[in-house]
Amino acid sequence: MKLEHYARLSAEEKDALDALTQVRTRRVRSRDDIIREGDAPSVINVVLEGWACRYKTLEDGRRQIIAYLLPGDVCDFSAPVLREMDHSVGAITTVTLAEIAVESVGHLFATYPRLTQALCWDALTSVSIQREWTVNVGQRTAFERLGHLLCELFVRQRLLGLTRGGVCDLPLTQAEIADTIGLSVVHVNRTLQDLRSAGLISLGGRELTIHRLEALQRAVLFNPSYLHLGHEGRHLDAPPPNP
Amino acid sequence: MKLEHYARLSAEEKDALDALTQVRTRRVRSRDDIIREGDAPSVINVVLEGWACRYKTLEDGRRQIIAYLLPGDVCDFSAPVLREMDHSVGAITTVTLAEIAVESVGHLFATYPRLTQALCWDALTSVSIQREWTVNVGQRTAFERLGHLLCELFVRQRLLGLTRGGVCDLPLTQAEIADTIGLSVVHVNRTLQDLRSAGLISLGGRELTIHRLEALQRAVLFNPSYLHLGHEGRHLDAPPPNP
DNA sequence: CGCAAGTTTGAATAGCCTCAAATCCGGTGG
DNA sequence: CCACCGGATTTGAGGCTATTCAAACTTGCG
Repeated sequence: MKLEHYARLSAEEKDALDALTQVRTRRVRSRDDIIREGDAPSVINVVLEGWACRYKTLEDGRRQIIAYLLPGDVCDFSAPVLREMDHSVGAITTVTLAEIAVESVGHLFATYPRLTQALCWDALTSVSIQREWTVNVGQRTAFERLGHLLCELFVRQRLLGLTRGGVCDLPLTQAEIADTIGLSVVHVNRTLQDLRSAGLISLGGRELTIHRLEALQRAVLFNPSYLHLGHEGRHLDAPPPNP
Repeated sequence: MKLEHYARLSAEEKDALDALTQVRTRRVRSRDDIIREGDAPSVINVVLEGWACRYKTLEDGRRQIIAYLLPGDVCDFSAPVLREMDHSVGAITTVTLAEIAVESVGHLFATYPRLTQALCWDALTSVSIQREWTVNVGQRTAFERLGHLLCELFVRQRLLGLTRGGVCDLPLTQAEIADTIGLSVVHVNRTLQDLRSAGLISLGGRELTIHRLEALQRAVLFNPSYLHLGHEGRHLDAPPPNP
């Protein structure tokens, strides 16, 4: 479903993908690790449901969350090529994964070149997001960083059809947000209050509401071009209908 | 030459690569742009000589350098797949580029699968570096950030055989370093003095000397595993001889 | 020799952090 | 149904890190 955003796929291609993800699934409980640094996973894990994150830990315990994985995202792209993981992937909520054998992927891509292109697009987008995160932590103020993160998570979910109007899930603790944007928990809390009192968002009970997306985007210098939306698929300003 | 680190290549494969890079070269002067945000380059640019950087600029002028490109690095991986560049690439020193037609790459990879693997390895490593940069700016102190950057640039150059003992080029101004690690120029200057007076480095006149690499690595929590060195190629602790 | 770019220094200030404690909330067991 | 518990959020106060602004100094280059 997610790959559809990048290239129109035929029914046959979609069936092939479906077959792949249904072979073997795995459930990981909230806060448990999906893959740990140093592992050399023999299968490719794809998130089907729930939220996960990539993170790295320094020797003294400092932790940086370097990516959020939503349904459709691949946990271990590098598995077939690099020897071992240089970071961990943890479950934020309870996560359902598809475990895909490396060989079956190779075969799939040899058969359906359009799938390869869609997956390339996806991989390149995730690199692009990583770059934007570097900008976020390196240049933006606390207010902008936090707002930017919320914008991104909202827009990414909207792309997946997971938003309800201006509302989306946000199953993160303030401590996790802090480890994402390189701030202390205390300061995240205070900055959240700033965003709230500016009338831009509401946040509470695992739910985020963005009251004025355009205003928020402007206030935090959020330019969604790095998400590479709307190539052949749906556009940012035409969110898919809800089920 | 750089791809040799990732997979042993046959003479035939090397010849094919050489032929590719000699077709058409281009020279860009120091401080000029190689590719600008919004461009849709029709060729793939590979750095043959000199230093370049990827960077993003915010509307109000703040700039973040998000990667350094050394000889062998590809400027625009995404060109064949994504529509347009979401960031710019600028020349730090005068840079010599090879301009490679997209089609000839496709043909090359169809013919030599080992090359594909080497290039995948390379691409995945650059993503891994990007992740580490996020950690660097997000979690480390000024002292650690700066030391970490210097370690990385030294080790990457050593891998290319561009170091002389503990010495390597460093053609960056303090302003560029500042935009890389998210600090002000003033503070970069002061932190450099800290590194110097700790006896760890000397820096001046475009040249960096690392006096005690292991000590520096420990002091700034530099763990080179994210560079994915020494798979089949040379190892970190056995730098190649100089010409 | 003189200019411009880059580096270095000083001083005052702002932003964010740490520590510590209080409050809120969701889930559990009595 | 209520009391309790632990995790998460919120508040306050003081301190450190890094910033800004401004000026002096150094260096490379024409």
